[in-house]
Amino acid sequence: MTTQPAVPAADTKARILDAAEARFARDGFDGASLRAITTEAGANLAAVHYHFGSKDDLIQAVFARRLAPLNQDRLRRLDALEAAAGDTAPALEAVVRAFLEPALRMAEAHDTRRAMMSLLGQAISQPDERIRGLFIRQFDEVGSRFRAALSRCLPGLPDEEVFWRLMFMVGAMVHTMTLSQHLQEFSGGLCRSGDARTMAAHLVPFLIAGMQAPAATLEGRP
Amino acid sequence: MTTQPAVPAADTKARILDAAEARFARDGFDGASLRAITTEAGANLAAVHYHFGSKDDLIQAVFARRLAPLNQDRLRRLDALEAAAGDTAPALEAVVRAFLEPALRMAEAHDTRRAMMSLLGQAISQPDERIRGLFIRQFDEVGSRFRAALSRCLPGLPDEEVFWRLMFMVGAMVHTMTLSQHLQEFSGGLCRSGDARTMAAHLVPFLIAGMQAPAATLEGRP
DNA sequence: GTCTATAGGTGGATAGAC
DNA sequence: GTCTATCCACCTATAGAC
Repeated sequence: MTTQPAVPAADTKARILDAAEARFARDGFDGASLRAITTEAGANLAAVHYHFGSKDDLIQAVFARRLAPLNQDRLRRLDALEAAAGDTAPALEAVVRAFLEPALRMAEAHDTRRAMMSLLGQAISQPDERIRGLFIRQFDEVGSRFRAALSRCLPGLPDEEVFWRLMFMVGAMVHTMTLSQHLQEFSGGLCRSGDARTMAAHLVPFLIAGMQAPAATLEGRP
Repeated sequence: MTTQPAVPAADTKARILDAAEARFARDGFDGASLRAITTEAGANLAAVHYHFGSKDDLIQAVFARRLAPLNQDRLRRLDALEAAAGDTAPALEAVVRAFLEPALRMAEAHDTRRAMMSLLGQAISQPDERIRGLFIRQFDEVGSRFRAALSRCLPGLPDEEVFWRLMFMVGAMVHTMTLSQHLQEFSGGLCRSGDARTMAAHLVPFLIAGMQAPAATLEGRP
């Protein structure tokens, strides 16, 4: 046989993705240099441009690898709920859990997927049009499907109100996951655990109650 | 009289702060260069180091200028509520509004303060220890004061649960304010207005109901 | 206080040998 | 596919004249 590299060439792309995910999470999109990423991946600097084209394209690839399965998982769960419910609306709690749990479970994974949670927080608040745009596209189908499902669970609530509450849910979830690694620091020792089970246990009752609140009156003072 | 610069020298510091705030919001902390900031401010590149010391110190100054009055406003409102309530607990809605409205009002200001909302979202999810640390320090007193007030409004709710819900509130608020400039884009035209009055009208009922939800049972499946 | 000029360093990207 | 070597743009920070 001819000489084979100790690490298969086909894995270089994946190793770069892994290292990029970890580095982006630790140092930010700008703070993580391609040199640091390729060094950590045991790859060459030029390999990034060969496999991905540019740093921007690498960022997109890092997100796409995780977000696509995550959102497919959400949609699969929602499909199952709606199939089981038939003509009636599925339970509100089940819909909320179908949305939350795939993300929360990713947040507690042992491997580099944990880093994705930090990345999501950064990406959503990114002023950069390209990064934010990618996120919006990835979220598009999930957003509209869950908006429709929540509307069925909450008859009488205007569509606009459902949208606001879906946004509140995303905000509470993302913020919690982003800070999950610093929970002790923030709570002054009050909270120790930031695993998916604990986060879901606290998030779900809060969100269910908030979703079922009476619709906003537009008289609210600013 | 001697020749005076058309723009008073004493204002250079303030003009740099204004320009930095706007640029950071638009391009991010790394993406906004001191050159771009000083050019926009009509100041010299070296002026940043003369007045602030470094780019990091400039970032801190930008935050401190806005966060200190914001949090003082929150605390002043909470003081008034507790003074009026005497021995009884103030109304939950009033406490929630005392927390939200100062921030929401800042988000709708016409001038550069609007940019601060985008900055908050970036700062919270920043992996950078220095920026996150500044935010935690600025939030420390407000966090503990409102945690205590919410505990009085929600007797029987464990302290840990109150902390989680305060975090959910912050998340929903920050996420909503961060996206307020892109609401149409996200909602597919469903929501047009992102002013403080509208955000408060939708946020408050949701948060009040969520806060009053029964405490989490730790049986929640992950 | 404000300016010019420049030091000193790092970044992404690419050409071309292997 | 992988590597070395290099280009070049850009950054922060500072020294020193005014």
